[in-house]
Amino acid sequence: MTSSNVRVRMAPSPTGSPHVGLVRTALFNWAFARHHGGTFVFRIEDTDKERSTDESLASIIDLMRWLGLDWDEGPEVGGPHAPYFQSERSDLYADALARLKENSRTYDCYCTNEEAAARRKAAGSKVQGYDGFCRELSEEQVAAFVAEGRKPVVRFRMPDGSITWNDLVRGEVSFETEFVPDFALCRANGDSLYTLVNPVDDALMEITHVLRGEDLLSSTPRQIALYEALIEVGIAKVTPEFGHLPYVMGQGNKKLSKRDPEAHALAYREQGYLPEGLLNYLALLGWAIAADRDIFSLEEMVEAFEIGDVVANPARFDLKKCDAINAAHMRLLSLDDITHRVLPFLKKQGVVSDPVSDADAQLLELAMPLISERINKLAEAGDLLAFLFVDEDAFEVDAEDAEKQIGEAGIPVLQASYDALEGLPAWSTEAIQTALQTALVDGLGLKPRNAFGPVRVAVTGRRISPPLFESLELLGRERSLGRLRRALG
RNA sequence: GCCCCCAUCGUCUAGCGGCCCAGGACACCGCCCUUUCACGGCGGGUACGCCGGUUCGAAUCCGGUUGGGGGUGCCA
Repeated sequence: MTSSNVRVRMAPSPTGSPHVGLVRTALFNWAFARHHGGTFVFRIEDTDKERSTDESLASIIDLMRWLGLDWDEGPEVGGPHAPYFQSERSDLYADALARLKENSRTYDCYCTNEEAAARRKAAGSKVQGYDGFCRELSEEQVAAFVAEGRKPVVRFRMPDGSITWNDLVRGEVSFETEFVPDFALCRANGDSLYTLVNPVDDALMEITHVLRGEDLLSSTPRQIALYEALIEVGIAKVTPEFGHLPYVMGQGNKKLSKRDPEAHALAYREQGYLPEGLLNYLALLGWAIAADRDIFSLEEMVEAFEIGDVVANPARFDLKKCDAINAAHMRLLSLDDITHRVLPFLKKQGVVSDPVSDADAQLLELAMPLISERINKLAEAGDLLAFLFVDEDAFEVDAEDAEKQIGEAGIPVLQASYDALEGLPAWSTEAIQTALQTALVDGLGLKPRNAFGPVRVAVTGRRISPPLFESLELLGRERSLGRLRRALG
């Protein structure tokens, strides 16, 4: 599977519910790796012990499995660069830090943010952030700080000049290092920070291409500078290439945040989106497979995916289009497949027995053709099918629909229907249709719409249902007539 | 404030100098199909932010401007 030395990674922090932005980033990394026959590494960035949770970790793994984005190295599968949890790699970070220190690429800093900010202000500097005050401290100064009880953070010494790289999605990007202050690699308490750990892991894991969100764009010059130092001290071999993916925006003009309901990736599974539908939609946020084509499979995406084709401008998340793409994938499914996928939802909703009985399974197989093109998400099947599976004594007619569709005027219609169906020799869709047509349309002179509405509500309980005659056939004569009788009072 | 990124229909995008008085999809609006709801079919409106420049020719290249977004932590 891994026929090239392309190595990419996704490196989520297990803090909270996984975000669709994470899925999009994972997808592009995965597609890039698969397209190039490379390796997709999955690493967990759980350095923030306060916020990382096992629950979040489990949900991310679960999500990736559901999506079908498989990884070559990482949790559950291991790999040559294990462990893949940052919380288990502190020795590696300590070693990296020690080597950088030895090469004077870092220095101890005793300042508080307030002190640095005050100095910046006093100097009239337009630049924000740390001012490099502790870069060249004398022994006396250090002793004085220590005597005050201060504990230092370790900062990286940014080089002078400018840092430029050729971003895989944006082209040449350049920063003057005077605007990128010396940054902390390690807390005063000794904990390594993301700024150190992320590049060190990428280096150790020999990541060749870093594809990540645009929010990390401005931290790239720091990482490139760090990388150069890591190469010096023998930890990194090369600086990876970077590609910054555009934001996924929510309502208004802000990036999709955890507060937006559509941001939560797990919710899509619960609502019955297909993984291929969600992924297809997410792929469209910043990438197009062709000028006149929106629907494609993961395999087709892998085949066509080029990182250079990804656009740089942010994309607004449009749930309606996401639904439409999902619906298109639903229609691509075979009847067997969609039935198979709908079943867990029906069980969960209590529509069918769990484990499913033979009778329910048989009925479901007959009913699915009636609704397979009427649902856009798997979870919607239950609403349409419940009337077929419900026990007669639990069957309920929607009060509002009954009032609208039956009322006073509907009684004769139901009576006529009952009479027409009661003695029907054969209980088939065709016979039912003919009988009702004759009795209601021809007999009572009703428009089809008015004729069948009351029957639909009486028998299925709702104004919206699968096709009526087929529904009646599946329900059976006894239950159908029983429901008509009930509606007649 | 400073730094950086971005800029084509309402939305996602195609377009990488002439094929574009700009194509597709979603959404929207009509119509057809129709026993409800869908599916499907047909049709419609709507976009290159602005100003300069380069060029025989610009949505496409360059500069500026405006607008939007992000960053600016001992978070990731």
